[in-house]
Amino acid sequence: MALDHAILVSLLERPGSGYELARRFERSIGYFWTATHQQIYRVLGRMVTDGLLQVREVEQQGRPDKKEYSVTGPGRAALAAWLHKPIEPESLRHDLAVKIRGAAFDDPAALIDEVERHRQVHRDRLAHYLAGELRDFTGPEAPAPQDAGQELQHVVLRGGIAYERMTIAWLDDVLATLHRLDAAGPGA
Amino acid sequence: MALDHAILVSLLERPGSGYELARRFERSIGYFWTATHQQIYRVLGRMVTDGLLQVREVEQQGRPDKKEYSVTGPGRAALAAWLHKPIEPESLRHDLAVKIRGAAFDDPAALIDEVERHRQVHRDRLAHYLAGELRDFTGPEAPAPQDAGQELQHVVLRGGIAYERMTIAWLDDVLATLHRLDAAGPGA
DNA sequence: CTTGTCTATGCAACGAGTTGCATAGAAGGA
DNA sequence: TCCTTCTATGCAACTCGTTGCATAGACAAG
Repeated sequence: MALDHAILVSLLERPGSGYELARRFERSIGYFWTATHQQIYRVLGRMVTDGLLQVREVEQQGRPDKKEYSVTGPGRAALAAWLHKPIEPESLRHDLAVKIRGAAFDDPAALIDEVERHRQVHRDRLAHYLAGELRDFTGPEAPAPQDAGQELQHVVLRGGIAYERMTIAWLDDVLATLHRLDAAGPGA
Repeated sequence: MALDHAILVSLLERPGSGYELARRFERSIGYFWTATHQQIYRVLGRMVTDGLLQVREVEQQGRPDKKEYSVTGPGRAALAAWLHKPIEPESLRHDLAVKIRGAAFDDPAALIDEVERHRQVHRDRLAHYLAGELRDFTGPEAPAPQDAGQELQHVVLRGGIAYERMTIAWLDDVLATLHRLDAAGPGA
């Protein structure tokens, strides 16, 4: 149930509505977690029922009213309890790797376009992360590092950057391999 | 439904029982996909019903009999269809990153043990992958590269190795950050 | 001869996550 | 005026994945 905890962290960093959370999950939190708005709304409701969050109706001009969620004492305690409990190291689930091994039973060259498309997506993500790093952490306009939260957000972002760089390099390796197999002759 | 396709690829590489598949998913296939035996048995049953797989009862000595699954023509066709259909690039789901950002609202130093434990797991995985690479691909006993399947398995393994190396380096970065925050003073 | 371990298969219940659909206020453009 | 877009929330149905439990053959150790 890590979505609960991701929501707690995000709301501690800044209270917000379900809609705002959904947008954060497409951005900064999305570096390491994803969720659709439907899932977020459902979990928010359950967490309010469980007393981990509180809601406040906020009237807005120029747009529909919203419900602003924030973390309660018990919510904070639940997060702390989770932080102190060991978790299992992640296991990968990489569809593209399944495809690459599967290409042995089809035409490997047919995968080249797909792999190049994925590489482009990862290039875009890397550029997006680097722009965010410059804006929020390392650029001339960035605030001086003062609190732990900022340092920790930065180190997580560096993880996202490292992941994208590694992935791009690996996809280059994959492409080289596919081209080599293609040159060696289909069916060889 | 990528588990279906992972099973198709694994059974094309070598037919086997549900139990054997489960063990492969803890090993080589587990480099990029995971599944429990319960899930595997359920999916195997459905795939036989759908005509993608066929079963053969195999009597064994010294151990219980097993059901050996292999891929049918329609199964191969289903895999080919999936290979030619674009898939969405992966999104990360990294619990530990959630914890790291969450540490800002608790004691960052309390995370050090947890992060070190994860780093050790990734070191072990890396060692295991490197040993496998030496055994199957780059060592003196390894068979000479001849078919595409071998090359493709190798490039996927290189991806796993790159992922573990990147993760270990990032966790070192995380540890340095946590130690720095701890030295700067808790609550600072 | 009981206990434990490894091989081997499976059900039932639950929780997590996705997909499709539906509603509605506010703004801007055709 | 209608259409689209953005903000904002939510239900219903379904699939995917995990957890707990159960069974059973073969072997080895105590």
